Amino acid sequence: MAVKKNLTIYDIAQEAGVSPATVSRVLTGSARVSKAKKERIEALIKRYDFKPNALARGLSETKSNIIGMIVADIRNPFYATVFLECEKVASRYGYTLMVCNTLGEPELEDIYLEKMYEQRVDAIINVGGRVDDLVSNIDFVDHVNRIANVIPVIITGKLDGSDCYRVNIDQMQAMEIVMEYIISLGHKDIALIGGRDNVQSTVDKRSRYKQLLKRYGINVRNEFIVEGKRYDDESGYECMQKLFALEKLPTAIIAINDFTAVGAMRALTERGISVPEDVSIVSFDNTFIAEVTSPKLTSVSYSYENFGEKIVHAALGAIRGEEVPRIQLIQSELVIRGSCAKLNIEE
Amino acid sequence: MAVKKNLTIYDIAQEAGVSPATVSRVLTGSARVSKAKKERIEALIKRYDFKPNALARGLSETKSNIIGMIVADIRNPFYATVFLECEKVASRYGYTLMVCNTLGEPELEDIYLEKMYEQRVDAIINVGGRVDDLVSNIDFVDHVNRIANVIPVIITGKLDGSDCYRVNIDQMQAMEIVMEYIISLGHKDIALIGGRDNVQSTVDKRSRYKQLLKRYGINVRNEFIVEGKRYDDESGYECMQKLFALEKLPTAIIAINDFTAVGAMRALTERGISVPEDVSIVSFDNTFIAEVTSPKLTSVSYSYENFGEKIVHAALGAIRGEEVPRIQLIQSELVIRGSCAKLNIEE
DNA sequence: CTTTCTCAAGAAATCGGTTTCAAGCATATT
DNA sequence: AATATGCTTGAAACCGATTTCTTGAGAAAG
Repeated sequence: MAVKKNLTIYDIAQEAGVSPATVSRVLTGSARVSKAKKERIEALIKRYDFKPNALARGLSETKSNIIGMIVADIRNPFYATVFLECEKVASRYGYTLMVCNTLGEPELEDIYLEKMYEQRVDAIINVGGRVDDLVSNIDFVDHVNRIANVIPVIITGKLDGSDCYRVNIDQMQAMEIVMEYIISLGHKDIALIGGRDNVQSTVDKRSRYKQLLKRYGINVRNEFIVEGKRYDDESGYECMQKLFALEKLPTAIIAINDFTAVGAMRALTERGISVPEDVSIVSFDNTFIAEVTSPKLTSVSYSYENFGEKIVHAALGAIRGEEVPRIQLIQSELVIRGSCAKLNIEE
Repeated sequence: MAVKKNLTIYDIAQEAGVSPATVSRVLTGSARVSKAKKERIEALIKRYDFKPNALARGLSETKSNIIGMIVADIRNPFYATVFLECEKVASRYGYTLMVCNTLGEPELEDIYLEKMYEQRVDAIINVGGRVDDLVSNIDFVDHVNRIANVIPVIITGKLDGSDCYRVNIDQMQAMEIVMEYIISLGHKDIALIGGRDNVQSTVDKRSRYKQLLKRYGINVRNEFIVEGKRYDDESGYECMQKLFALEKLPTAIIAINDFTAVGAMRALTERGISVPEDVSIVSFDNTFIAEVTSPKLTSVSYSYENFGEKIVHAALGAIRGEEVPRIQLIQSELVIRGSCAKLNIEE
């Protein structure tokens, strides 16, 4: 019953009394095979639970049916969700994903890029390596381009001068819906905490934040823009300490992501400041983190499904040699939960 | 500068004026090559940034250097962390991981198992598919065994009757340190919330929980053992509703995992019951979720590093045909944060 | 009844590596 | 000087599929 030996199409062919080529034809459906032989072969395939060796097939077709994915840290629910959505789409088309975590280390990212090329993956999706880094050096762009020359590379960042396909979140639009919501609640003292200067998405958000304040006739106060060291809850906590040092606290806080918001909330709770009664807080990414705080977090949601869909379709299109748009933007919407409130009139 | 064509060892060989065999020898280091030729070949490899085709190599060596990993849902930080740790170890040995999410769907798990076999992965790590399911049917065990006959399969569950290598968390010991801690704080009314009847790890925890209560001369109260529908925060929230229905609330709550604990905490906060002053709460897994609650959660930590290490080493050992222990247990330790307090004497 | 067309199916080349086998050359041994 | 020993190296087989090319049988056409 149990099959020990690794069967090949030669074994199947022999037992069916046909040539390996005929077995291959049945397997791929690439050409007609007489009904009798086809049935005989299919029966054997089923009986022995035969699966063609993907390495051999890949070598022959110069195609691995694997898509490589590089993320910063899969423990971060943002990346995990993007990955999951990509997997859903990819597997629908017969592709499997190979994942690597850079953990923010540039050397690892280089190594994994090489490894994926070596594995002859059919496409590489780079989410959150250095693809959104404003100071990423030319060497990296060169490296990526050398690979993008041979294998389609899809990135979710900017990476000036690269030959990659881009699927980006429209940070401007995302910030817009946040600001409009907060301002509609009557807030004027609005802080923007977290995020780093050299990250494109953060820079984009800050820039729109300032623009929108101006549009609504609100003064931009630089002390309300607090940079965070990382994108975790500790950073959020630290950012809040800087705000506490000011003589007057903002009435609303926009956090660069859910983690930062969580850290900020903890800092507030510790001081006995309650959310949303005293301070409103809103964030980006809408990961499940936003569900587990109390109150639950109002957060901007990118349609992850759509994100994964666009990314993988770009990859598949490029693999097939079709014309694929070089840049695609993902729109967001606000998921309103319990962390924001109308500003009290007492100011 | 940029290399468009896919180079092969034949190209390198030709340009170096040697045979492909010699290039291969340099590549694998499998045999001595004269210094002059070796240097010439290496120079060319570097110049053209040549990387041997892993598919061809894999076909020839009947070895893909890929390890397949099946998880339930990578968004769950428990799986994400296990995956990350496995990746760290695997990549140290030249392996890459291919990940698939079953999302709790048995059919997907079967499909992915097949796919991995087809890809000729060198080993399969199954974390949290049906491997810990007590009612998993015989078909599944058969399926796994058919594959385990050819490719080493490492599971983190029990799966009676399977030929897999097992690396398990010692649930008994984990529960022990939790109970000892809680009891040392003076608690006697201790609830155990969340988890499902058909999951081995949950059953193990419950069984030890009862044993330990008895050992400490505390009555087992069945209404304090609350089953959860899933392993998420909603389930934790729901479990708490059942406890609220009792006439007397327990003074300590053990949650089956961090998510469940978070849901429970939200339920408590809503009722104005404060943690840890009124109720202590402790959980399992020590994911980063435990860091983002206020107060931060006291949680049992499996050494994920050790876990990944043991899993991957089992895989590598089995691949090499070495003798590998069929079962290995992972010990836990308690990470004490702010969610538990000494029982007030007023009871 | 012969010629042409169609189509199933086998032989063999190919994908790009690794490895066995044997040859060839230089050095060591007696 | 003759034989034994040790290395480097190339030729060729092999891993397991796909695919092109070719053959041959049977059907259609004349």
